[in-house]
Amino acid sequence: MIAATQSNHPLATVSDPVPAVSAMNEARARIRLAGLRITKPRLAIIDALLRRHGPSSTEHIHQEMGARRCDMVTVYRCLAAFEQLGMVRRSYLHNGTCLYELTLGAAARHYHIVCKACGSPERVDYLPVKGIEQLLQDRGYTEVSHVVEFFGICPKCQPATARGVSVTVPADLRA
Amino acid sequence: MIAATQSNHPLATVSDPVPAVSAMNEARARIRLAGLRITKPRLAIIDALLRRHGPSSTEHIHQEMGARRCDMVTVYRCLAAFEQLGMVRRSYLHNGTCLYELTLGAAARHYHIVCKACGSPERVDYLPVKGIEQLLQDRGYTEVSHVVEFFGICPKCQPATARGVSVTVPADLRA
DNA sequence: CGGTAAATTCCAAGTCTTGCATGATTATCA
DNA sequence: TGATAATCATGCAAGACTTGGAATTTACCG
Ligand SMILES: [Mn+2]
Ligand SMILES: [Mn+2]
Ligand SMILES: [Zn+2]
Ligand SMILES: [Zn+2]
Repeated sequence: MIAATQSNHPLATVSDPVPAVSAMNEARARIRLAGLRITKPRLAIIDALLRRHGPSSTEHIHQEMGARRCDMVTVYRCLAAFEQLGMVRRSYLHNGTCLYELTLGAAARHYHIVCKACGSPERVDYLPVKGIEQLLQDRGYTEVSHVVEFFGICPKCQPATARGVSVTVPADLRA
Repeated sequence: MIAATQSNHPLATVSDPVPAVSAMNEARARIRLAGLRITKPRLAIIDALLRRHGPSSTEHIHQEMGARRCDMVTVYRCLAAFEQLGMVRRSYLHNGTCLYELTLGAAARHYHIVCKACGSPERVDYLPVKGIEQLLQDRGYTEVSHVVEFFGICPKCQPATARGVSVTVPADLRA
């Protein structure tokens, strides 16, 4: 999609449970297992994702790479490769751009609601799509996957005049 | 998103139940009701969507407009306006580009599975997301909406060697 | 039939994707 | 282990898709 542009969304990110160094080892193992190569950009990208703790834009990942920064094209291609390996999942912003999130460890599958105003993602635990993919395979489809995404205006972004009392966001939900 | 490019997906489209002329009247009514203006490009775009009977790319819509063709930018903006009015809904291809589909009449909400290879969309009747939006509103979100999209390789696009017998696509499912 | 606000057009910038040549990583073998 | 070759990954450049702004045109209301 894609080119939903000119949108520098400030992305709020919250804490993440993954141990860190073991996550890195798992990532390396998965890459090797798929017959892919361990390269400096790939390690740097995974490292950046680990440090960012949550859905991140390519722009932010690129910045987080610091001195180990590589070409943007490489970021896109690595993320696409990681997605195929199931190491990364993406959320879609309302304008079509994407955020990328590591899915290492035994993290439960979950979805997100993304604010249409500020772009910040919040976790949504909701697993209703199971079984549908099997149904589609019965229809003759292969390599079936799916995307579920919620959009809305988050409490912080709502005009203060609209509702006197703003609902506080449950902080125990990590994006 | 997106700029997933260089992909001229041949889009299979199937039959559509909407009466045609009444759909056009409903469209005009909805536009006026929203305080928007009835313009030649908007009518031509709706007409094109009606003739195409299903999820269509901006490229195809533009071509279908024939002599009444307008600037591509106008196509994008009209579709965005229609989407906000709830007259149009979009499907996302796996590469991030979009298909646009009219939602007039009492058409039931449904989703699509889009082939990652040829981009053809097929209808998926599946309504599990009800209630979740309400839950998110309770969290403090407003203007809540969602996207559900399935991806896969359709039977036609699978390497003939893989499976000797190819499953025929149920033709009674309109995209 | 004007007057006013909105929509369209043209232009340009930003984002994402793809092709091709170059460079790096891994497997193989001495 | 150390060198070589095959293969994959990266960077650069070109192209496609989408969005924003300013000026012009159009629709709608008296
Ligand atoms: Mn998450
Ligand atoms: Mn449909
Ligand atoms: Zn927000
Ligand atoms: Zn296909």
